[in-house]
Amino acid sequence: MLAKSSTELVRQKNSALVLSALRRHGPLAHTELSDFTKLSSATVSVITADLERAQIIEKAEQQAASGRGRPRVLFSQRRNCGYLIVVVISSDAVQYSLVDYAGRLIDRFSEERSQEASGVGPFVADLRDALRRIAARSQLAHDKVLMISISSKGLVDTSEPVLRWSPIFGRDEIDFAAVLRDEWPAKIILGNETLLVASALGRQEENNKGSDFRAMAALSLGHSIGLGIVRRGEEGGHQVSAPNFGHMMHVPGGGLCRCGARGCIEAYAGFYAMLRTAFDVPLDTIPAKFVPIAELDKIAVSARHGGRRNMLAFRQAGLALGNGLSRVLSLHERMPIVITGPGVRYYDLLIEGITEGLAESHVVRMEGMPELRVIVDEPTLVFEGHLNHAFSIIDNDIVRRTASVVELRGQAG
Amino acid sequence: MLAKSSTELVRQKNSALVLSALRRHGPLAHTELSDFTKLSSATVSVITADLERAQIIEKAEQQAASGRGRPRVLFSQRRNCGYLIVVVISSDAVQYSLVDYAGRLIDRFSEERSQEASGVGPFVADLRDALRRIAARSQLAHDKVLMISISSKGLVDTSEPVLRWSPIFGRDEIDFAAVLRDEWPAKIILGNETLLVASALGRQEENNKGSDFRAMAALSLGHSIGLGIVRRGEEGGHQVSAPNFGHMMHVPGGGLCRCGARGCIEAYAGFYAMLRTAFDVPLDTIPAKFVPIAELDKIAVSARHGGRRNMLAFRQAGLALGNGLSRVLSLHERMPIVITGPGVRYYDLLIEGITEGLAESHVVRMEGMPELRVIVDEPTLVFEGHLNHAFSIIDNDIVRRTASVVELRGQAG
DNA sequence: AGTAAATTTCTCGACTGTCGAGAAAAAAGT
DNA sequence: ACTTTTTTCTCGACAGTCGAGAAATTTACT
Repeated sequence: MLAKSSTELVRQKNSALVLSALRRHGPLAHTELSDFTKLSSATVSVITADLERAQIIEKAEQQAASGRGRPRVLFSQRRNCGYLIVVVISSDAVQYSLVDYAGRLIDRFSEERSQEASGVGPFVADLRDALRRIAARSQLAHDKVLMISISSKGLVDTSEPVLRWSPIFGRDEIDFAAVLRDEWPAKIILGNETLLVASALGRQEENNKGSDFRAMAALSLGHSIGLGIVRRGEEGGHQVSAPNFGHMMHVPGGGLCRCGARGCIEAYAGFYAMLRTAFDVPLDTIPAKFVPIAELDKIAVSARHGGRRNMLAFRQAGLALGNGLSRVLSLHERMPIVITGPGVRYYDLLIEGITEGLAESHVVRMEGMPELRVIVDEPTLVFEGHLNHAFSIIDNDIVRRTASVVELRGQAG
Repeated sequence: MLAKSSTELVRQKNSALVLSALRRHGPLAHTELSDFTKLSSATVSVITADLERAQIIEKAEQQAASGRGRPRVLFSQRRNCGYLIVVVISSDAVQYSLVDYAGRLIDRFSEERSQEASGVGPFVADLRDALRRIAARSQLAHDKVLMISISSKGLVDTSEPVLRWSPIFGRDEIDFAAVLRDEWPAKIILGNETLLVASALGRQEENNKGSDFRAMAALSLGHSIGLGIVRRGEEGGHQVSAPNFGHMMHVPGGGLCRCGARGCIEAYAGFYAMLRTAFDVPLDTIPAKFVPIAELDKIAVSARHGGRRNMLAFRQAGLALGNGLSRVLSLHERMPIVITGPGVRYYDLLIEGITEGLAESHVVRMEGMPELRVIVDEPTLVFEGHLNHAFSIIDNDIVRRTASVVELRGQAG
């Protein structure tokens, strides 16, 4: 209860509502907009006229009339209203995508990262170079890029686009805003990768279940462990967060983790950790920087054929995940859990431990086992999450500026 | 982004803003209202006139003018606009308080609960009886009671006033709405006790730090362990939640807890648990229902004089709390932690374990030790939290109804 | 071809809300 | 009695939403 309300704010919110309907359902006619937003037809008229004048949306070309009556004219985002660059940083590569304001992919390329850590300096140089390149390839002026949305695994600051800790660069922080400010007027945002997965899942679930949707967690298994949580917010929106799950304490004083602490969940359930258990290496051995997935596949094959030690590796990983999840559920509420990431290929070996680790806890005894789902294709979710997250911010920013834009245009004309 | 906005909503929000300013700062004049809410003087005039007409606020009696100029007239809540009954359920007693709409305590009494658990049936009968009594003593018609705000330790449903699990009644649920509906038209709300502590602390902190305030946790130590978290919400308001911290898993398959599960934090840090460790009773012994605090005091004295086994009891409790807190911080952000409840009398013995349990984790290594504060007087915080929480809901409800009330009055007059 | 029916979009007037500026009110000083 | 000072109230302008009905535009039917 801190901010006062005003009629201008009402317009802002309702304009945002119109834009978000367009995002969710694609091109819509006046009538449909009115239906989806529950705004009166008259209001929709005014808002669409404003947005059209501000060059944010446009009427689509007339299309074959489908029935009796005046034909509908569809509104959609003006594609060249602005652009979004999506940067997905993973352990072995960085993927760059250029997307127009309507959400269409225009260009994409990936750059491999050299395995031997080259440090922050060269990485940033590569990043700047690649960004310049993706704009140049589509002959785009830098000021037409509204936002650069970056994701990485690791620990991300909640308010600034600063990477606090990552499996790749460790404690060497990267302040992306500082690094890109000189060349890009765009807004820079940085999100934890699994946060974006959760965001994408939240939208999917909302589409399916409607207002029944309450909350959901995404667990990403791989070299490191990520968790994203999405919940319905006070005002109908989605609140999404990425707790530092991988480095939540599993066992006090337990196995040494890549982060330098001991007993993190990742130190039991990350790929390197499972390998460590499988080979019976002492738990305080400094973990390998990178583990070829083929190595783990071998262990999995053996485990599936009854190899004791190898089964144990997956079981212990599952237990760490299950216990951790039970703690998450204790601190929030019971919610469906979606498991994704490269590690899902071992789901058959992990599930027993996960279930057992969950079962012991008070929450699960009280409220029952949470629903567990598996989704294999993580990269698609990450990209969807980027679009989701980025455009909802972009649209809100745009709407906040529209009033003044219209004013200026009015004076000019 | 689901709900549309409208001019009526604007008025609602701004009316709520006025009422909340009155709550925070006590009686205020027109000018002060305008200052605090940032609303224009004209708008304040309209809103206060509406609220006055609806019998929600009133002008205070003229008071001695303090200086030159037209004297201020203070607005304040109409005391008899409605009443709130606060019910604080603790392990040994139930306290009933009657509060008027201005937040003034009118009547209060406590009823001891018999130690041998008498079950839900008799408890509910006593509750109904006491509620009838507190209204009768002030000759209050039941329909003048706007809300009955109940608190208990234990697990509370997030949407309905249903006690899911409590240290007192175990899994025997109580649906307070169902139980009181026939006699009381009032809204019934139920909150976890430590949630209300957090709510009170949040308000205090907001008053001190203003917009610097981000989040805060309240940890209540006693027979059971409670945790409340308060965070600044999207729209400036406070979001408060009570995770099931006491029964979060501390050690898989660990000591038997009152709740029936194993290894809960409470099974190490609750009073009965510390006693169990001190007397070296096996960890799977069914815990005592109730532990006289004098017993623990003896152990504390011995521990302070170097009694090994007794020191261990407090140390283990501290470790459980510290580890648990580190997990909470992993899942949220770093925030100050206020420790309260009867258990703070052993703070000197617990702090070492707490610190150690916190220190091991990734979060604390990364972001540093969270600020720890001790507040001894928990009951005051609980009551403050009740008022806070209840009146913010009441005010919002009232404001939602005011429009129609004014309309009806307009027709009648 | 002409007209009716159907459907969508646009427009007008009524209503509600906020705001700035200045009028009105009410006390203290001169 | 008049001025100064401070607070409260009031008026007209402006922004926003809404319902109802007019206008537009196509298909169907005679």
